[in-house]
Amino acid sequence: MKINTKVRYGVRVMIELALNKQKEGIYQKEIAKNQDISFKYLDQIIAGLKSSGLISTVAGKKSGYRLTRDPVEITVLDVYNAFNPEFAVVDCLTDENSCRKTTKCATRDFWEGLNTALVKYLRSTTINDLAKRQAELDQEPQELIFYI
Amino acid sequence: MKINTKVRYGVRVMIELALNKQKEGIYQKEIAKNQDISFKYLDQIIAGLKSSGLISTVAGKKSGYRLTRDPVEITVLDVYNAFNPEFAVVDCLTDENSCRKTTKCATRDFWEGLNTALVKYLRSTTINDLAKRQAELDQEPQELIFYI
DNA sequence: ATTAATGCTATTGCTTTAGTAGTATTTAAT
DNA sequence: ATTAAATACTACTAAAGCAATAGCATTAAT
Repeated sequence: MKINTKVRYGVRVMIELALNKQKEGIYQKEIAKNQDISFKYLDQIIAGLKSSGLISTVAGKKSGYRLTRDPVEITVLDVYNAFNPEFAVVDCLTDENSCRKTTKCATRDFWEGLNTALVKYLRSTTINDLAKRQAELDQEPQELIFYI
Repeated sequence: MKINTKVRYGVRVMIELALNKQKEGIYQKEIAKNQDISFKYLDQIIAGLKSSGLISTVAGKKSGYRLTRDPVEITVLDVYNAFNPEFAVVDCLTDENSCRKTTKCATRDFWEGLNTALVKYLRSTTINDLAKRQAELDQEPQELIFYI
């Protein structure tokens, strides 16, 4: 039950882009540095976000990435789905043939409920929520240091 | 975000034991057959449940397994924990060193919320709930067949 | 002593994950 | 036009985790 790095990094990338709406676009190099993600690995994160239509870019020398929609319209579930086709904590939710007893199975119903709870949570928060929260955290004073 | 087979099978084993409280104990062979789990793989499932104190047995010729507690006192989270030491959807929740920015990270807080939702759901259902539900499903009439 | 059960540890094949590598393409600036 | 600085794409790889198998040891009723 782990969230993989593509989704985790993907969310962070989206937050960074959301916090820089004003600019024309942010370079991959810049994102890699700020988010401490390997430049090359970021290739794949960006590819996923792009093919899902969450971010856009123009190729060439002066380009960079930006969000395609208002971040209040993008939920974390959207980012999750950019890297995972469908959310299913057990296979029998999406593949009837994965188990003989898909119908009349108390555990299947239970896992389905878990799935629903998870999807609901992921859909309840937008990139804008996270970006706002991150901005707050960044503005809070540093930890107090006492000099003797 | 998959539930692994050990947890899934583990829950089914627990339900089977819960539904057979009256008997002295159920043989591994019987569980394997009823639940369609490889006998050998069941070794590991049972070992996990046993070392967590959820089931007990006496070795020897006539033995079998039974629950150690009333199934109303056993949640699915207990079974989950029998195979996963601690519930953490991202490492930074349990290992401070896994990321530089554990504090002041909006995403960390978000994943922590996801984690909490999961734990809450897993703790909300007991083995008794599932066993009762399974008994109901088993008693419902077969699918109707119409003869012309 | 035999038999039928559980108990334990190691191994294996497979898939996924996380990341690297290399090269091609695009376009602004020169 | 050429170059430089960005993105775009595809393949590869090392390591870890997952699901299951294999083999032998131990226990206790008969």
